[in-house]
Amino acid sequence: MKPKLTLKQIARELDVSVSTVSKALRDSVEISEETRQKIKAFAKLYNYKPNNIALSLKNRKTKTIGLLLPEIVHDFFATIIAGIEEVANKRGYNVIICLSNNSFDREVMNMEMLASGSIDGFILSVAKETQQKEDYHHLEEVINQGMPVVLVDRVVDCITCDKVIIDDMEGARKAVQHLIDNGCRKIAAITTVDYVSVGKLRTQGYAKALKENNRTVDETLILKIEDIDNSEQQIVNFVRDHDMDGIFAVNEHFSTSAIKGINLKGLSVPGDVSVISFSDGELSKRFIPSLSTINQHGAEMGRKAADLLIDRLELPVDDEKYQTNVIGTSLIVRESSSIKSTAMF
Amino acid sequence: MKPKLTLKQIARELDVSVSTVSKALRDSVEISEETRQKIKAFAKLYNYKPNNIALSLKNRKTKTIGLLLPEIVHDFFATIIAGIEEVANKRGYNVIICLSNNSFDREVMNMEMLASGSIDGFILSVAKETQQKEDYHHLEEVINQGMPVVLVDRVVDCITCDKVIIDDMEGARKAVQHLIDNGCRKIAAITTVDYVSVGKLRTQGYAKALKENNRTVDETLILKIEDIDNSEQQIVNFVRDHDMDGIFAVNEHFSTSAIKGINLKGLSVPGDVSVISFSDGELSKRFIPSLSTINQHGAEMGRKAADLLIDRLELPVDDEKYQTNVIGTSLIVRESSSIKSTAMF
DNA sequence: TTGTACGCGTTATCAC
DNA sequence: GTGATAACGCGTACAA
Repeated sequence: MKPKLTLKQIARELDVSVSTVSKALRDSVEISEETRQKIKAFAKLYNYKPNNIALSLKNRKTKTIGLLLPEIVHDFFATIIAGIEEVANKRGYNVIICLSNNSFDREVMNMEMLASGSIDGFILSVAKETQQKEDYHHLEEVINQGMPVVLVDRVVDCITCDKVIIDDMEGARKAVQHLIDNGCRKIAAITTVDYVSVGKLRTQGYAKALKENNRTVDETLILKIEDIDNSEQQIVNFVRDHDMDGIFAVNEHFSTSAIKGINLKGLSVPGDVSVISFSDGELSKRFIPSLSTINQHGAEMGRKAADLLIDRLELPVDDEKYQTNVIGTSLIVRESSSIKSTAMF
Repeated sequence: MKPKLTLKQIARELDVSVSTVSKALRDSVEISEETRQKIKAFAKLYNYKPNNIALSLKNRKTKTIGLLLPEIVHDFFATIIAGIEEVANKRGYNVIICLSNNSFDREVMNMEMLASGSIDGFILSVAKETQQKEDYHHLEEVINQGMPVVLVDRVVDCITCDKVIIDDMEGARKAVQHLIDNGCRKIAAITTVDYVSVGKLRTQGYAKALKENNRTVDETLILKIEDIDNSEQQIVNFVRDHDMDGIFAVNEHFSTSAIKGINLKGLSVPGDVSVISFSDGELSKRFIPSLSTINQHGAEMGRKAADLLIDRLELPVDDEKYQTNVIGTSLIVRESSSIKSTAMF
């Protein structure tokens, strides 16, 4: 076990000064060809690697991005991470991940921890509880400190910084329009409570599509879920108690619960009821029937967020203009919403 | 924008020396009550936080764990991360996550990067390509350097370090025994190529269960998948071309593809064919029919791995005894393998 | 061509 | 009770 080589040790070993070693390794012309070769050979032989921490301290840059997410066992967030990691790695950055578990306190704690020098900038998606409390002082603090922040997906309007979002309203509209095009007449929405920003927007998109087609919005056909853990029974009951031929759900989980409810009711998908949802994860592809979805392009969101952040970190302080990047969604039609009208002919 | 307070600035501001400030903030008795209060008040007011990087350099400890995984868009790994993060956070550690994407080169690169001072220890699950090449010099190097490593799930026998695994063979045996108990007579296995350590072990467990019940192992009923991306068609064909009444799959994805194949064949699950698989993820719970599985307890594996690593980091170098922790699996019976014999009565 | 001195932010040690 | 100094590992401006 060799405890890690430093410049000082190389210097001592080769009987030169530390700075000579440093310069030689960085190919400085100040150093004679001979000593340079000797030092480089030695360094290579013993596999010298400069200490990142020392470099961070010296350069006042950690080359590390802090990522703070509400959860991770969720294809969408996992995809975002993969996207961020891809770009970060390519551009020479590491990624520290922290999970808030949707808790406000943990979000604040983690931010403080990371903000104390561990990272150069933040990418974060705010916790549900934070959105509910509407308390964003920890974000403001970090930003005031001069640390760049990029908000992803679950953003906060009143915070001024770069953002990467998808057009939730438009995505939802598109989904519901698809159901309408397929001949659905009574379309239900299974969504989240309004304080979840993306949930609210998707509910609005649902209403928008109906209005654009001169349909009335029937509030009894909108189910707003508070807690995903106990959502299944609620959804099954909701489906059982209401008449509908189309369902728009804000995520895959709600969709599958809805399909379960429909089956229990003795109806079938897509024969009797068409279903479409947000979040194109593994579940959608594998489910039988496979689920039609609105793809959120998580990887692209992640890549964009990382690029935005690193640009701001590395590019000269060109301007204070903050970007809000809207990543497009795409409609993916699968079995759960195949066209009704074809059955009629 | 206030650019981050340091001891030096506080010292200058309050007209005392840096060391006085440092001591005061750490409640040293050497400092008079008066100055101590004054300094602490000032620090609090301007929200002073010691710089982590400087502390890391001084203490030669980063309080950070490096986590290197083959992939992340996968419930099992996501669960492991959640478990690690939980413990790390509780014990005051951060987690840097890197993804190898199952590539040997990226694994080596990432390890070198992190090993250069960024972290105190590693938790890793080796890439598929690495297992194929059987080249583990990067692991040995890091370990020789004196950095603790904990291998998780996809471990390497010939490397000496702490490990957290599940008893893949026993889990598989249990799964197949369950099918046998349910009255299955022709049980197929859908698994991975043998160089994937866990795949091989599960295949062995499958064979073991059959032998224990005096069944012969029919090699034609074993499908070994190389590449998961193109697995669906292979599996569907396999199911179509062979007669079977039970299927053991090494992961959820293979299971769902198998069920698709069975349906296409005009048969039903579990009526005609029972199905069980490894990995109790979201897919298993939501699928219709819900999938019977062998739960791998990813969160527990993560927690255990983190505890092992941090113990080794913090506890006195008690011994060089390395632990291999075996996390138990549990059989979760759901719809896809409900008992056949009941249907007979 | 090489070496010395300094600073990044912190703490421990020792002198005052 | 307070402050100066050294050290963690590195890079660089400046001196030799």
